[in-house]
Amino acid sequence: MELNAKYNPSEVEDKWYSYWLEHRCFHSEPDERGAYTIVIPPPNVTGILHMGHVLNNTIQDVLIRHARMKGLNACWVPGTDHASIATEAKVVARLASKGIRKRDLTREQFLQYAWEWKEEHGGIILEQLKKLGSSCDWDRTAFTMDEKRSESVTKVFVDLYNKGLIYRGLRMVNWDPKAQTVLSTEEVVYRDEKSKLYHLRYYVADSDVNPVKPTGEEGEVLHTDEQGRYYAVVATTRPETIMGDTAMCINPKDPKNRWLSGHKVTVPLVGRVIPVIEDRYVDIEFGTGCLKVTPAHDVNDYALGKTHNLETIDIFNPDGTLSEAAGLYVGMDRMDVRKQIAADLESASLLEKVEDYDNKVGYSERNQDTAVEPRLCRQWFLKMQHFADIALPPVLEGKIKFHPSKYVTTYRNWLENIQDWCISRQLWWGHRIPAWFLPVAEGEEERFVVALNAEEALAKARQIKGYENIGAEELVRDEDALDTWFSSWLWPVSLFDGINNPGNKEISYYYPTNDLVTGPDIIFFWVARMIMAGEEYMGDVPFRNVYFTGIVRDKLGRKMSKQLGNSPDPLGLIAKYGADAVRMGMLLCSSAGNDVLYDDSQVEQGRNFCGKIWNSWRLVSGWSVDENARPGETAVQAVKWFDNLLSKTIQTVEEHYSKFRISDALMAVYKLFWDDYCSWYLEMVKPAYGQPIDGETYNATVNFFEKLLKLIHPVMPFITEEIWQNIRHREEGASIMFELSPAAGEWDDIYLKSFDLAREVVIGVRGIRAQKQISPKESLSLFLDGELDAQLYPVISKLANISKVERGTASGASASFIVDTLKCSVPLEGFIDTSEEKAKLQAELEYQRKFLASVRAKLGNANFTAHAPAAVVDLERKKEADALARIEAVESALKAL
RNA sequence: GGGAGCUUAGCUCAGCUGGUUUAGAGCAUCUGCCUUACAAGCAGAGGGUCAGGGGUCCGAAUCCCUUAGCUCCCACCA
Repeated sequence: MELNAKYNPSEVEDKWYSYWLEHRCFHSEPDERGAYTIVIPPPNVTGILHMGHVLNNTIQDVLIRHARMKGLNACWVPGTDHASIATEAKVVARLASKGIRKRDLTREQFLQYAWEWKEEHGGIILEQLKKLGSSCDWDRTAFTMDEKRSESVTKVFVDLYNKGLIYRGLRMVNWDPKAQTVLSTEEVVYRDEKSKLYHLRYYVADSDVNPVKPTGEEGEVLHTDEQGRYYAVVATTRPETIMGDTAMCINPKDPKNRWLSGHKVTVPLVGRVIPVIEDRYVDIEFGTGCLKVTPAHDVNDYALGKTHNLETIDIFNPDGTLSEAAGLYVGMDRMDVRKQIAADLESASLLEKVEDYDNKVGYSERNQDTAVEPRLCRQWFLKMQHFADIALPPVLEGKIKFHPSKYVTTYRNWLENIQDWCISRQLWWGHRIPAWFLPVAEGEEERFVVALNAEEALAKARQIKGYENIGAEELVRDEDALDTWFSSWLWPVSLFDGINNPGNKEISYYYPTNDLVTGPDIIFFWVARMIMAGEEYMGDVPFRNVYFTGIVRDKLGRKMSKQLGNSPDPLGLIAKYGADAVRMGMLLCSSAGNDVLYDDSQVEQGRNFCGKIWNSWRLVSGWSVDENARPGETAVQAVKWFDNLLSKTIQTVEEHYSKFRISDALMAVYKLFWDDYCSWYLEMVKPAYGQPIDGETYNATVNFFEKLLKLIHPVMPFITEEIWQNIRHREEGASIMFELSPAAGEWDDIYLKSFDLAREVVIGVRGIRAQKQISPKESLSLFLDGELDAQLYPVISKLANISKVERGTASGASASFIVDTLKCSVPLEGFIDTSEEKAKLQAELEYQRKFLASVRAKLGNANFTAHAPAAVVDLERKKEADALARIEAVESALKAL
């Protein structure tokens, strides 16, 4: 069959992916084989493929395909995540562009829009994964909000509530004013920011009834204005919150501010008189040592407020504008108020100074342009101590292995300082919390029931004293949804319906899954919580290994981002270079846990490798075969050698896989194919131009090729399938992916070593040709003095174009070189510049003498010979002997000149 | 403030339990080649005081201490 001169990836890739789908090659059902399972980290349903996905999914596909070729029942389960905050934000934005406001819609109307959005965008990323060659079992495609997954979430919520692990609490939580929902502590990311520290005057308010009495002690700092009125100076980064101030706090041990003790001060502009309280919490060294206390809008201030019984004034609306309670700037955005109030304080002479200040500001992880606002809210929480207790041992004991292992420490630190998880979100897109509130009298504590559905809720409510006759319409279901991660943490269980249907055939077969491939950024959000849910609901770990990928950066080391425009479009790359090339390019520089500095040149390398594979097959497939011919001596050695080397390399590759060193495995195969098979083996067996090859060698060559394709297949599924199908006729539905990966046989290290020696000789002769500008077409003769398996002479002859290999040393003008202890010389009448050759040999002699000296120094050290193991000493002795032999060889070569 | 990690060739990284010559790979570079599979290729070559300093040891890129620089994570200092 005639092959195209150039490999055309897009045509080949589309063809085989359709074929694989058509024959349901990726589908898995429980059977008698061992299971190998990966659950995909579900990408956001509205997301599109970026380079991080490419890396992550390439690794998963390599692991899956590798396992499949080990004869395991490989099952890679795909799916998407509803990503409540991100998706709801997108839906809200789209509605806004149509002039529709969320608050004008009912929940049902909004959800209808959201589902429409999901239907439109939900499949995109999965289709993109197909372009990459991902061998997911698409029949199993799941969605965190599909029926089974939703039912699982509700069941788990009810169960955990019944176990007393879920509670409602009034807490200071992180509020996202843009999404208008609370966030968990993990969802807040802190960023360094250049901000200002405003120094504000808080005048002493009660000096007429309680005159200021300076203590006169050392370090006291008094502030008075032109009229002699006393004031305190408060340093704050958030002047817009002064309307919520209900106290000023000093440290009782602070000599600077002791004089303020027992006084009252006036909040600037606001005019409210607040007490000066004392608490050791205040850092004497920071700012002026005076802290404004705003219990409604700061976590620490809230704690102070509790201790000191302070009033709490919430001055913000949910959208971050100032509320009626603020009294001033009502309706303005908090950020605008900050600027305005600074100006107003300035003109009222209440602003002492403004300093530059670096601080950290919390932002929503999903919405990084709006600062998070601490806010006092009643929310649903999950008690985490229990989960930390069950999730820590499997990782510490190695039942789950992290790659790289450094993340075990990160994991442990988090679990050992675990905080309760705020699981409710003020969103509609998500799993609605299965709690129904009962009517209560004004001012009474809230009452609710938690149930699987409304009927059950009603039944439960009617069991409560005083509610025996309650009507269904009087129960009000909680409006809030659950945190997205409250569904993802069940993923490895819920995908096999293990929550709804415990002990079913699938969950028993596929769980625990084998490997998880994900980024370290979601170790808390997801990895840790899956371990918790797995232990809680299955009594076993959800996976055995976690492979943490790094972040894909550009070659300057910058994170890829839309703003920088440094992120290539993966589909564009696939179209340009082919999916195989992109996969290989991503893997080349990615060891577990290390960031990947992406550069197109890596993908080019992948593309070039495809070209190499393609062209080598063009060569082999183009040979005519003479079944009656006998293999030549070179071919016999070539086959023997490559057979040995293949076994050895397979062993190495498998070791790399077992340690998740995928880029090393790839590199080993890459070199085996390109350097050993193409550059050496094929050159050795290649028949003379126009001549046929003997049948035996041809078959061996094709068998090697086939084995190599199988080794490459996990990384480059398309081109390997294309050629494998091309090698001979395959049955419809057959695929290289179902072939068993070649197993390592025995190999003879001594033979491999002597072959390497022969290779070195060839390289030496080629080096002489390069130096002397002797064409490869011009044949030379070669003298060898030393140990070398004579069977390998023909190999040298063929590859170095040597007409005759003889024992001994060339007489007359010649160029020589030493390989190990083998002295090689090439007679070069007419080519040789004797003085140049002498200088070269002198340099070699010098080098060898220095080396000998260093070895002898070691051997002369009595401490060394006495303490070092015998094997090490023997090795040094051998080095000494070898060096002596080489020196002798160089000397005799010099003499010969 | 606490913790983890990194620093090896121009770039990206291996180097595992300290010992296989005087430290490897890929890419890039340089020199020759349009050799009839492949110039996206072939052949050959150059390139490193293993961040600096100290220590342990017969022996250190590897173990320990220390200095410097970088990265990441955690933590409520206004």
